Amino acid sequence: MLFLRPMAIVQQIQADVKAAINGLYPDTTAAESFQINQTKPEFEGDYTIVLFGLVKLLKKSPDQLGKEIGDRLIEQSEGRISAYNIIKGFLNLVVSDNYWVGFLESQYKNSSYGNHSPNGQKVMVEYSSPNTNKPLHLGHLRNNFLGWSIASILEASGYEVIKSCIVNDRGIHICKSMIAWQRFADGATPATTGQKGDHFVGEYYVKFNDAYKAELDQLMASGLSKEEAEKEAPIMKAAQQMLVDWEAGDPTVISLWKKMNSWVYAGFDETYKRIGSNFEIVYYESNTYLLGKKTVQEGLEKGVFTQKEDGSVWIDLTADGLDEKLVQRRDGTSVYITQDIGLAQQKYEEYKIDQSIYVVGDEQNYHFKVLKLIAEKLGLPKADGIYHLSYGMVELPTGKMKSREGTVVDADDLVDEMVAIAEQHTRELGKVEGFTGEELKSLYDTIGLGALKFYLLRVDPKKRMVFNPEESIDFHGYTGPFVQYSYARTKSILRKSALPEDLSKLSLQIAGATLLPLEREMVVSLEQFPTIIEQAAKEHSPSSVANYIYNLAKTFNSFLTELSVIRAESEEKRQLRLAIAVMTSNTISSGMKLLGIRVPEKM
RNA sequence: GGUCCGGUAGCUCAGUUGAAUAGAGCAACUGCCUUCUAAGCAGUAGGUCAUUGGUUUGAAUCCAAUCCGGAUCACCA
Repeated sequence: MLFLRPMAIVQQIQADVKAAINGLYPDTTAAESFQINQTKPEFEGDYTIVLFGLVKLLKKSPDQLGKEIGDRLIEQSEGRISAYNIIKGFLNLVVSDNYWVGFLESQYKNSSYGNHSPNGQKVMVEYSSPNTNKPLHLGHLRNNFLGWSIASILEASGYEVIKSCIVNDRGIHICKSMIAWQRFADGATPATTGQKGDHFVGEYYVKFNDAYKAELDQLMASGLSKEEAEKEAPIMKAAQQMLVDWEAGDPTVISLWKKMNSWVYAGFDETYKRIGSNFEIVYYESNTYLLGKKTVQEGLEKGVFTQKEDGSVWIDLTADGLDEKLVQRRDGTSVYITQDIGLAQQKYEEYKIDQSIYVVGDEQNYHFKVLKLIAEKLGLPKADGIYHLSYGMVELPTGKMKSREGTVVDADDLVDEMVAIAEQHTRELGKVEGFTGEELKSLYDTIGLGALKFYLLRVDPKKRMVFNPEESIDFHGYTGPFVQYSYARTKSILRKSALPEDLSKLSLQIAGATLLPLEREMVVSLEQFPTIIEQAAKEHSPSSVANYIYNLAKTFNSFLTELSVIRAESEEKRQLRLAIAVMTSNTISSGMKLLGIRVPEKM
């Protein structure tokens, strides 16, 4: 079935008003200087033209100008505008019932409503980026949810999306876990201890730090300074030696490294599966850490980089307000930024992507600014398509999470806790009847994870946020479960009205209907969904989707309280409201999907 | 110190391409379940939009300065 999506009504009105002004005042640029807003609820109308800019330019009174434009719109908008009123320089336009009903009729069966047609652009979203020395924590959850959501939003707005992940699987931190395991594990494995692999390996990372601290204390007690002790501590030396051996390809070290990483990956897989993250391509730093060296040579030849006497290679970014940045060490090895440039090139070569989005915390703002600048200066293809989706740290009421102080909120634990709270609430409300045990388990997962995802996504990414495990996660008000509940209510109505499950089999008669205020509010809101998706994609902002879906759900709840659907006052109203319920159901489900949140049939 | 980000109700946050009386949720208080799920709805109360100055017919929004908080400026990643 083909659903031609009409132009968004805001844009349509904008074009109509422009045409009206150009018709009235052909020799001016006035048609460019007005604003259009959604009309405030206390006034009559759907959209409002702010006249002040025009008033100034055309030297007319707002009332006179408003009347001229309003009359012309009614005449020439092909029936879209049915009435208007002017209050203090605001021209409030009433969009006709006919338009709204026509819109509803054309879209209520459209299961992919809101999705834009392919735009031919390819974008890669890199997110998650775990280290293999410890399990995922709350901060990773914000990252994963953001990455998944922005990928879905871009997909819905017409991009071809490739999700990727770079795993930091090498380096001194992994060696620390390895050394600790060699010394303290006595052959234990996740299988023998019954632990999840990432947690198991993380424990040895902690054990390393404990042992290191003990050595430091001892060395300092014997008279060494803190700096000397840090240099001399045998366990740290062992870890550093192990890193050297790893780079040299020492078979025992490599084999231990592979073994421990495989435990971690098994653990990660479980977590990813649970929280709903996945990737089309996974990059490993052990494969990419040597990338970029060739680029350094090319950059030197192009004169983008300069080499100092000691052999180190730099780029001078002071003209761009930044500093000088090292891109290759004296000893010829590459640094972090160099690998990233190399990987950026590789991504482009492999996938011919137009945009490359990095979901990474805001502590790396500077790094990505530099990365993009270097890519631009090197003239790499699509360098301007590099975008750092930066997000703020998640803090606890007690302050920052610190692994050393054991105040890190573990991702698996948190998800378990959320699901347990969902179960507890559901039981307290007595809403467990009519479900099988399996269904209940899945319902608790849906609600618990929904609450968590919604909570982390509803906030503007770039803001730091406080996570209060006791109070912050609520199941009422502006939350995931509220939206899920609203969805369940739409489904309940659709079940009881005995409509066919298959949307294409629906044939509701709604043409010519008139709209009550809440019916109108619903349709107005539904009509905005495609625009919201477009805007969320442009601004890389899942929070605007969360905000929109919440408001839609909220309006629907008011609608249900005020108006009966199944027992409507007339058959005409019943059909109209069913169409609204069908489309709302659809839109909530699609919107939540963009946030990576499932919706329940019943709750 | 340089650069960047943030500061809106008791708390958590929307609103920041300038526009009508600054909006939600939580917490507090009032009502509403013989009526499609009360995880809901309706309402009350709660604000010097960090401060000061400027631009403008109009500023939470733009500009400048100041204060507070954070990040960053490694031959770490």
